[in-house]
Amino acid sequence: MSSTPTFKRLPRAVREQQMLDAAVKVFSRRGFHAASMDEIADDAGISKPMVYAYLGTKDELFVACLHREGTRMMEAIAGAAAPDLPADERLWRGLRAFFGFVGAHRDGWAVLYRQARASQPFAAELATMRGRLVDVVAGMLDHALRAKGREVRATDLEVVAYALVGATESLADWLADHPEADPEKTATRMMNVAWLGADQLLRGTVWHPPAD
Amino acid sequence: MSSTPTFKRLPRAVREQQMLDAAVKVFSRRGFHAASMDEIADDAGISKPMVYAYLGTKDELFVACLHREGTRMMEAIAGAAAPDLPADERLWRGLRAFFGFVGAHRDGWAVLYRQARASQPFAAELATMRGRLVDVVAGMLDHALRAKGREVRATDLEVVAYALVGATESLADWLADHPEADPEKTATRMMNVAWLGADQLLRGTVWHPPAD
DNA sequence: GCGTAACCTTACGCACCAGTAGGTATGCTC
DNA sequence: GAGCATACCTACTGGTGCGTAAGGTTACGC
Repeated sequence: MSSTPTFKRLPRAVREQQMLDAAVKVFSRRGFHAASMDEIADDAGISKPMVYAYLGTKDELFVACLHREGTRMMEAIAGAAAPDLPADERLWRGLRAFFGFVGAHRDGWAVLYRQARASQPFAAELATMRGRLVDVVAGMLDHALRAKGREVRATDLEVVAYALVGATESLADWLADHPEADPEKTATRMMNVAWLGADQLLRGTVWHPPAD
Repeated sequence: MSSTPTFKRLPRAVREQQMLDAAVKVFSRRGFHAASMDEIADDAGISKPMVYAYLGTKDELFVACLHREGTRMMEAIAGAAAPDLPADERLWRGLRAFFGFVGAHRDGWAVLYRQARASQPFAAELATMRGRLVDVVAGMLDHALRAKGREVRATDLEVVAYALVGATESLADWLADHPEADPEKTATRMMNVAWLGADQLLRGTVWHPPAD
């Protein structure tokens, strides 16, 4: 008569992942504040105190989501863009991996870049990760430049890298909002913008504002 | 003895602007949900029921903020980038106006692009405005292309415009986080990335993915 | 100088939600 | 099969914040 045989007891590690899955889903749908711990627990098929027991408070839970999704993304990119490749090849592979990740983990993307950025305490966590990405891109550009015997001020380089990362994130948003779109094709388009622009910069071409 | 002589009664239009100023400030600092109507009312130097009487519920108030800041921004850009100028000049003036606006209205920027994007109901409102910006940029590129007798698929154009807008927004974030940075210089940097990239695209140069 | 309409206030009801107290069941070890 | 650790639950509290009811005060028309 005790008719709840389907719900088995599961080891902690498994339940934690289920909870994180649910949390990412709910956070991305509702936003951090509007998401309720009850809904997350419910969605994970578990009761609320379990969430608190395993993952801690709401803030800690969100940081845990941020961390998991961020790590996954960085690994996907780093695994694809080996440092010994030529710059354009590296950029291409990195972009392809990135858009592939976003296409496959739209919820995770939303949590990372739409939610985290909105509220102060988490923005820092995100800024660190984003900073690492910017550094990678800036390092790539710098490397290519030095190979040509040219030098560029570090700040300029950083800002250019920032712009490229921003453009990429923007297309990621576009991709997340267009389920029919192809990640590979999006990566190609981004490559056109980024590389053809970067190529010119690498050649030393500089645009300067017209005189008033 | 009634010692509140400094607080005068003010006409509705004035109070509404004060409330919107306070709301933009608080929303940008706390985020939409964490912002409380009490704090906004307090910051505006008025009591809460007045806010409800003039601007409606919290949601409606936020939309009103979004609307005002968005309109201001669009006007600043549209006023600077006259349609009869050559493409590079238009782009430059538009960018300069944009970064000038962000530099001068950091709170408004935060409300628009950090808060609004985070939660579903408002994202649509923002997407409309952003879409108008993308259309302007895409139209500019298209115009320049046709002048050279070339044509590009509308989707490609839109995606490129999207990337450029994204890169610009990203630098705007960077600017908002670096109070010491100069909007004009940031605009120049963006111009380098955008124009040199766009210029290559306009020449018909295309990057394509390497064979596996 | 008095009515009235707009401006403005204090004080509260009600709902929602983060976090917890305290208890039950299940499997594992010896 | 006793003992124990771990998985899991129901049911609550306390706090916070949206939205409002009901009443006070100032300016302005006449």
